[in-house]
Formats: sequence, structure tokens, C-alpha cells
Amino acid sequence: MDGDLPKEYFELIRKTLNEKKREAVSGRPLKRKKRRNTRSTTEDVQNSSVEVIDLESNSNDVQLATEVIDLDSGGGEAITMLNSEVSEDQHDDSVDSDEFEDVEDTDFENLNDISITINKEEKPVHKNKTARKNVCSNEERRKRKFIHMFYLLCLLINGFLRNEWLNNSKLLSRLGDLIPEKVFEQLHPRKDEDMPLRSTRKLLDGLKKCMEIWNKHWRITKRYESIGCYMRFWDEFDEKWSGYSQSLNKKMFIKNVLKGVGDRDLAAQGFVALLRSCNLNARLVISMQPPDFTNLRTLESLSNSAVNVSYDDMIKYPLFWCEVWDKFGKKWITIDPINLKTIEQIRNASKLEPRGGAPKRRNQLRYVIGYDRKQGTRDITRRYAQWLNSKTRKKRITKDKEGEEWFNRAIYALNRRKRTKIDDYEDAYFDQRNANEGMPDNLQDLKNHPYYILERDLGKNQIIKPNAKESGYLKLNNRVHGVLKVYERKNVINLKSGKQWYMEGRVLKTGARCKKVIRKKNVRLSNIDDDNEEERLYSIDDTEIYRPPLASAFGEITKNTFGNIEVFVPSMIPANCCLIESPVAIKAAKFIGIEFAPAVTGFKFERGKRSKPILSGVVVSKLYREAVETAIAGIENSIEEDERKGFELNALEQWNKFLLKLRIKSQLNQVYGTVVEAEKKSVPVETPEAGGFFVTGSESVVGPNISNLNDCNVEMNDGSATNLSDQYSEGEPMGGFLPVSTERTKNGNFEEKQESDNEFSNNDESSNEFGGTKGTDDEYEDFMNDMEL
DNA sequence: TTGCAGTAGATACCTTTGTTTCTT
DNA sequence: AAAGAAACTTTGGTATCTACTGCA
Repeated sequence: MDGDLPKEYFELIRKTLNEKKREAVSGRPLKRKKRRNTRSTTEDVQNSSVEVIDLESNSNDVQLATEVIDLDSGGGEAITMLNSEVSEDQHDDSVDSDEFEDVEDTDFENLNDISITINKEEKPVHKNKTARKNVCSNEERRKRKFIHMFYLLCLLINGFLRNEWLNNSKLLSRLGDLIPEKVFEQLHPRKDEDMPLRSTRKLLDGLKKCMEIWNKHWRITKRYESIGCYMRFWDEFDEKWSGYSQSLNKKMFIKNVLKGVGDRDLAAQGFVALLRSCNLNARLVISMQPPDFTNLRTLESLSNSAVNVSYDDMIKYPLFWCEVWDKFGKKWITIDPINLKTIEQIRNASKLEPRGGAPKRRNQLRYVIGYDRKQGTRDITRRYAQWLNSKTRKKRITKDKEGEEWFNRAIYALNRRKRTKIDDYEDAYFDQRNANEGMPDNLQDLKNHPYYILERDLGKNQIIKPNAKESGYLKLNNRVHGVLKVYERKNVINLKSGKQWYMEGRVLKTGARCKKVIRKKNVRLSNIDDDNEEERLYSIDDTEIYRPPLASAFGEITKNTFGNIEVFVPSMIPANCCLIESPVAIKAAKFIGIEFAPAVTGFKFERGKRSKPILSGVVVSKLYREAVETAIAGIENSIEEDERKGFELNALEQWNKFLLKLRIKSQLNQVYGTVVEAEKKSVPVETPEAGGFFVTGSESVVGPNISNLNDCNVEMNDGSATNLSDQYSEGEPMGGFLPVSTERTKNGNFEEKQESDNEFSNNDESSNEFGGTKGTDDEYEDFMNDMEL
């Protein structure tokens, strides 16, 4: 179709496109249909071109791919169509350009090189090439999340136990000797009524002294043998954890702390004990480093981009430190006595939050947990993470609701003390910090922010409260979008259609006004006469709880057009009725002949998009409740009885068949002499322990297995018979009857069986029908008569 | 080197009451 | 003749998340 276009056109287009690229004017967004088309390497292109020529050497021109240039729209947008994609179209000239996908202009440098995919076998190869290499599978994703949570839980419990060790009375009394009387007084200053800050000042001085004392006391600081408690990358879980410190028991722990020997973690923990020995309310604070579950890179890509973090960078920021309650300032004071050797009263940012690329790779501050001396456990990440809501939150398991509940449960389980005033003060401080964090200044952080939302990120069924004002603006460098409005999330209202509200047992109030009108999602489903493609949405304030009409005195219930009553929530049951859920409820209600309504409690969605109602029970007047329940019990009972009888009958039938076959066999043996049986190790007839029912692997029939009665020419599935024999001949006897046959031909068939088959079929064809699944009762009877049974 | 807007691709979620033909 | 079983049908739009790219 484009064969008529002269070459100059292409060059013109190419030129225009290149200019447009430079200007970076993005009109309507160009779509790339399939990456593999544009990404295919030149080699591929050439190869395929050659192949095409070979394949289509009869075609008039070398039109390998048709390229349609739409000159009218957008002044030079090029649209390509690939032969392979529309091979059925057979070069239809009348193809409308709208049918083609717009393709990004990246590959128009080589317009003469035409990319094309011909061989179907090649397609998956292309797909694999362009498939994401660095994203792990869904399963792996879940696994990582699980490991993250498990790891975190272990750390939480470990912290709790370690915190208990710190309360050891012997340890505390010995450590208390390290603190001179003067310093002790500084740590417990008198309250200055006029200027509480002065008391705080004294406390801080005392703490500084303590820190100095501790640094003198701690003589030997061991190097971490591996990476200590810092964060591991995912590929490091597959390696052997060599050099991980041997389990440290309580005794050794106390001994080492008193001696002042150990790694940085131990030093920090010991410092907490030191402060507790001075009767201060000191917290053991741990920044936990479970692996990053939001990092979805595969192990290969991880190891390729393995980031080497130097030891010094890694230990720059601590994982263990200390907090002391300042009762004058009603704040927690943070002390890191080892790594940064700092004391701080955190206002908006902490020095302990890792900064810079390298340290952050091994130390992502996400979960900071404080354990106090009364076995209280609290999540105090807020104090240390400057951008908790916009950045840190995304790396935490609490980023979704499920994870948050899990985490809260874990913390709750480890918090062994009642709430105190100190917690109130701290929560107030956290609220203050949340408020101070303010609005993010970039798009990424505004996504899923707990407090703010961009106007453009509002869902289709969401609106901002009518009189709410925007709380700020986000200025983008991009000239196209300019300034975006940001609202507080609490001003967002979720809307639902009338039908959706009905599913929650609510109906629109009279005179309710719709808040928003959207296009219906599935136009295709809606009937032809239902040309209303708009969906009106309402807020919860526009609705009220649905009160279904009461049943009449005779128990008559108002039903819908389908003859049902919908009970999606309990409030949708009429007040004087009840819902009885049972698979046989409808049957029971019918049986006793009362007024009832089948209850639709939900829908099931099957393929083909058709949904079907779930009729899980009936709604009846409360008067009939007992009657229906009794009837249901009766029906269930009788069903059970029937099942039992059926089972019994089936079993008896199988036995009957079996015995019949034995008779046939013995009769045949009498007439024609015994077939070689000596080689068969287990002859079912003579097996003494052969009793009871025998369930085969492939058949669900209960009863004796008949496959081993070769002489009776049991009509069997050859395949299943072979499989059975395979199973049994090699495995242990499974009890009961064993179709063991050791003679096999190369084809895997049983020689013996074949022989006997032939033998038998020659003698009596009609018996072929016997014993198999096809035989009917009449035939059995006939045969039994023949056998004079 | 780092941060970030924009984008593509993958995945998850929402959907919320058939019809025709044959057999018993 | 009526009732019931069986076969046929085999979406698709939107939201959300993540990695990647190119730019500053």
C-alpha cells in the first residue's frame, strides 16, 4: 500500500521526527505496541528479512512490512504495521489507519530496515529477550516478604530477650560502681521550678560523663566477624553464614559487659545497663535490619550489581543505642555512646538516621524499636526517620493495612506493661513530628502518602469534599503539567453507585443528589436497550440503611423479580424473619409447604464474566424457623442414609461380581484345565488375609480388584492395567490382592494376559462383556443362569 | 553520583441473576 | 408437554506497582 510512496517521503518524515524529538514536544502520547518489535537487534532484522525474501520471493515488490505514513494527523506521526501481525489481512489497501498502533519513533533511523517477525517459534525468544530480567517471580516476591517478616519477628523477640538480660540485678549492681557519686547526682538533679531546662541541662551533663566513663571502661571493641546485624542482600541468604557470632548466653553476656569486651552492639547494650544501674529510665533502642522486601531484583542481577560497602561505611551509623527519659523536659534523650558518640534531643531530624549512599545500603532505618526497663516495647521509628510518611513508610511492612495489623500485633505481644503518662507524652511528640514532616515536594513521595493526595491521583470514584481547600501545591519542573494541587487525604470522599450501596445494604435517601457521574465500566455487558452508559455515584451521606418490608401475618415475604430475596448483610433480612443457611434449605422449605424466599447471599464469578447468584439458604418468617430447621435435619439425615446405603450396595455389587468371576474361573479351569499359575506369586483366591475392600489407585470403585484375574478376561483399560502392574510389581504389597505379574514382553504388555485373552476370546466371545464396567445387570443375570448359580 | 518525572509492562482487582438445544 | 440437563460461552477496563530510561 505504501509502495507508491517515493523515497523522499520517508526522508522527510525522518527529518521531521528527529526535529520533533529535539524540541521534546510531546503531543498525544505515542504508544509502543510491542517492545520486541522495536527492540529487535539489527541482526534479527536482517535475518528475518532474508527469510522473508525467501519465503515471499513471489511477491511483486519487496514489501516486507507495510509502513503507513499518516501525514494529516500530527504532522508526521509514523504508523507502522507489521506484516506478521496482520498477515490475515492480505495487504488490504482499504485498511484504515486508525487500526494501526502508533509506534514510537525510536527506530526510524533505519526506515529501510524493516523489522518483522515471521517464524512463530521465534516469538517466545523475542519475548524472553525483552522480558524483565531483574524482576523476581511472584512466588519469590511472596517468599521475600515472608522472610522479611520472619526475620523482623526474630529480631523483635531477640531484642526483648536481650533487654531482659540488661535488667540482671548482679550486672546492674556491679556496673553501678563505675559511676561516681558526683555524676550520679548530676543524673538526678532537683527539679528547677522556674527553669526546667536547667534540670535537663544537668542531666545531659551527667549523661555525657557517663558516656566518657563507658568509653574508658570498654577497652576492647571487637570487629564484627561478618556484617553483624546490618542488612543482608537477598543473595547473601543462599550463602553459608560463616563467621556469624556463636550464640551468646546470658552468663557470657554479663561477663563481657562487665569486662568491657565485645563488639559495638554489646558496648551499646552495656551502656543501657549502666544507665539503668543509676536508676534512670533507659531504653534499649534497636534499628532492625531485615532484608529489603521491596527490592525485587533477581539474585543474578543482584550479584551483578553487588554493591560493595566498606566496613567503615557500614558501621558509620549504629544499630543499637540508648534513650533516657528526661522527666523535666518530658522528652526522650538519645545517646549513641559508641559509633557517633553523641547525645541529642531530636526535633526534626536525627543524626542517627543513615545518610549517604554507601552506609544506607547496609543500614536502612525502617524499624526502630525501644525496649524500656519495665518490659515495654514501642515502635519509635518516628523519632529517627525524618521522612517517615513519605519515604521510610514505603520500605516498611506497614505500608499496607495487612502488614500494619501484623506489625501492631507483634509489638502488642511484646509490650508487657501498661500504658503510662510517658507514652502519652511520646505519642503527642510523634503527632507533632507527623505534622511537622509536612507535604512531600515530589511526585513519588505523594503517591500513597498517608496524609496527602494529589488531585490527579484521585480515584475515579473519589472526590474532594465540596468545601475543602487544597493544602498546597506541587511545582513540577516540567512545563507541561506545571503546578499540581495537593489535598489532604481526610478530605477525600469515596463514592459508590446506587447498586454498590445496595450490596452493602444501603439505599439512596429520597432526593439524594449524585456527587459525580462516570462512564460505566463495562459497556459491553449492559443490554442494548439500556443505553444509559453513565453511572451516578453517591456518598454514604446520601444513603440510609435499607429496611426490607416485613413479612405478612401468613409469612409471605416480598421477593424481587427473580423470585428471591437478597441478603448481602444481616440488616437486609426482614425484621420478623430469619435466614436459614443450608444447601437443602430450599428443599426443606418446599417440603413443608410454607411461605419462604430463597436467599441470595452473594455472587460467584465464573469465566465468561457471567455471574451467578449464590442461593445459600432461605428466608422464612420467624414462626417457621423451627419447622424448617427440623425439616433440614431430616433431609440431611435421609441423604446421609441414602449415601450409606448406596455405598453398601455398591460394595455388595462389587463382591458379587468378584465371586462371580471366581466361579467363572474355576469353571473354566475345570473344563479346560489349569492355566499355568505356579509362577504367579500371589493368587488372590488363596490369599488368606484377602478381606475387606480394596481401593485401587485409578478406580474409585470400592470392592475387590479384578484386574489380576487375567483368565477371566476382565475388560480393562490396557493402560491402567499396565500402570497398576508397574506400581505393584516394584513396590511393596499393598495388602489385599496383588496383581503381580513378572512376565513382560519388551512392549511392556503382559504376555500371559495376551495369551489368555486370545484363548478366552476364541472360546467365548460373549464373556468379553463380563466383569468390565460396561456389563449390565441383565447380562450378569444371564451369565449367572448359564453358570447355574 | 543521585534524585526524580515519565513510561511500559505486569499484576491485581472489580465485575454483581444466560441462552439454546436436547433428553427424559 | 413440561421440566430439567447439558452444551455453549471463554472479557476487559482500571488501578497499582515496579523497573527502567533519560535528564538535570
